[in-house]
Order: sequence, then structure tokens, then C-alpha cells
Amino acid sequence: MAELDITAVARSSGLPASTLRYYEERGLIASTGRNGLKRVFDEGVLERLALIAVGRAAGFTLDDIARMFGPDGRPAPDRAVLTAKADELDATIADLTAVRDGLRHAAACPAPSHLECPTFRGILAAAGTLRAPGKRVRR
Amino acid sequence: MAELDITAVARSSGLPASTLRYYEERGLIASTGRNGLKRVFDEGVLERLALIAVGRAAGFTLDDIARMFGPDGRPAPDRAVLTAKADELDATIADLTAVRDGLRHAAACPAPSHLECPTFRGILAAAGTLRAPGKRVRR
DNA sequence: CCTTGACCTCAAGTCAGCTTGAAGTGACAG
DNA sequence: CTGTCACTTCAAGCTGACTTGAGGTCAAGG
Repeated sequence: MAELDITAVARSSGLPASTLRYYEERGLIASTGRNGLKRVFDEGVLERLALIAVGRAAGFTLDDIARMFGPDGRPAPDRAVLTAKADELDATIADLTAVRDGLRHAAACPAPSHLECPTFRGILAAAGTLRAPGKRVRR
Repeated sequence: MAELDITAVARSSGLPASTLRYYEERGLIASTGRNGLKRVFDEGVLERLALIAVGRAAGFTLDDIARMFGPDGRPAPDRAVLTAKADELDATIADLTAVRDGLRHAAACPAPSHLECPTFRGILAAAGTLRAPGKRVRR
């Protein structure tokens, strides 16, 4: 398999080298060795990085993701955990959909008083159960 | 209008008093005065907090949200901003939907090698364009 | 009068996921 | 042999949204 230096991995993955070092430190990826000081990565790291990206997009923490790889390096996720996260995503998607509709409504409705509009009040009433999404990542 | 102390607002809104003080400091809400040391809030603050919750769920920062209220205290959001955020949410929802499907697939597929499954590989291939959602908030 | 308890302020701490900066090393070009 | 330059390490800093802790104030009850 082809060997890549950190710059090549950065280029192919779109991640900065600093992130790759950080991921290695966190045990998410591993370099296959060194060429002098320099890390050497196996090509397979790219697939692993893609898997990590999916995990992150799903809302898993880096620690969660690290635990999904067996000591052998193969992904071995707990199916129950995946299902639970999928359910969580369903709830999040429902929330975001409602909020998106609310935003579009507020943008379209010319009245200064969204506060009186039933559509909008419905969303406000549900606001208490909303989860905030936090910051979306770079890119 | 009824006047509420911070504990009453906390109880009705579900937010801790520390958060309410923080929001006031950030200019998101205002107390109508003091009763000795103690903050006094107008009932209307509850609606405002609901609005803030929706904004947060939409992914606006507290600063963004603060800017959406005119100096008069009335919400005066920029419609273009709302629309842009709605579009962003559409993209996020699409991502999350794909990821959710990927998770369910991975949970269901008994093969040790999701990596060979076309469904899964499709998601992996798209991984580069995924935005990570960041941490969902308390509750 | 004294305690209790709810509120207050202000500074500092927390968390996740990186980024940045200073200072060092090693391979290869000239 | 000497640069140069891409890489390295390690510690510290950053962002956003809060939380926590120490120490202070004040009204009411016993």
C-alpha cells in the first residue's frame, strides 16, 4: 500500500496537518512509522478519516469515535449505540425542520408581530424542548 | 404586567438563574428594575426567552440573537439572514438525514465490512462535505 | 439581635476540538 | 559544509456558552 506523508494526507483529506497530529495524539488515527522525524501514513488512513468525519457529523465526540475502533484497528461499533444515535438524529432533524419552517415563516410574514401569528406561536411554545445545535464546524 | 423575580423566571423558562444573569449581561434580556438587590423581570421576558431558544436551536450565536432585537426591545430580524439560516438548516438536515441512514444501515448490516457495502461507501464518499453539528446543549 | 436563605457580584474554571507559536531536527540541494 | 524548508514537539491560547466558587448584602422570621 502506498505511503503518504502528512502533507499528502492533509491534501487528500482536506484536514490541516495540525488536526491530523491532534487526531493521532487522541488515538483516532495512527501513523505506520517515521521517516526520520516525519510521520508516514498508510493510504488506509484516508478511509479512516472519512469514517471519523461521518462519526463527527453524527454528533459523536472524538472519544466516542476512538472507542469504536477495536485494538486491531478495525471499526467495531456497538450497534445499539448507532441505533440510539440514529434516534437522536431523528429528533434533531424534527427540531431543525420545525425551526427552519419557523424561520421561513418569519422571513415571509410581513407583519411586525410574528408574536401574534399562530404558526409562529406554535414554534415558540415548543421552544422549551428544543436542543441547540452548537457551532457547525469549519468548511 | 406581572413582575417576576429571577427564581420565578427560572422556573417558568427552565433555565438556571445563572444563565439568566448571563443573558442579561450579554444584553439578551433586561430586568425592569431592582427590588433592593434583586432583579425584577417583566412577564414578557418569558416570550423573549422562547425566541432566544428558537434562535439558539437555529444555530445563531448569542451575539447574532442579541443583534436581532432593536434598541426598542422589539424583535427586528433581518429577513435575509433568516432566509440564509433556513437554507443552512436545509443543508444540515440533508446531511443529518444521510448520516442517520448510514448509522441505521451500519447497525443493521451484519457484515463486518461496511466498507465494502455500496450504501455505506456512498456516505463515506460524501463525508468530506459533511459539517459536524457540534455539541447539543443540556437538557 | 441574630440567623437563615435567597439573592447579588466578579473572577475564574469547564468543555471540545482544534490552532498557534516558539524552538528544534533531519534530509536533501547546491 | 551550509542552507533551506518541511516537518517535528510541547505548551499555551482560542471560541462559545455557561457554571462555579468565594465572599457580600439584605429582608424576614424567631
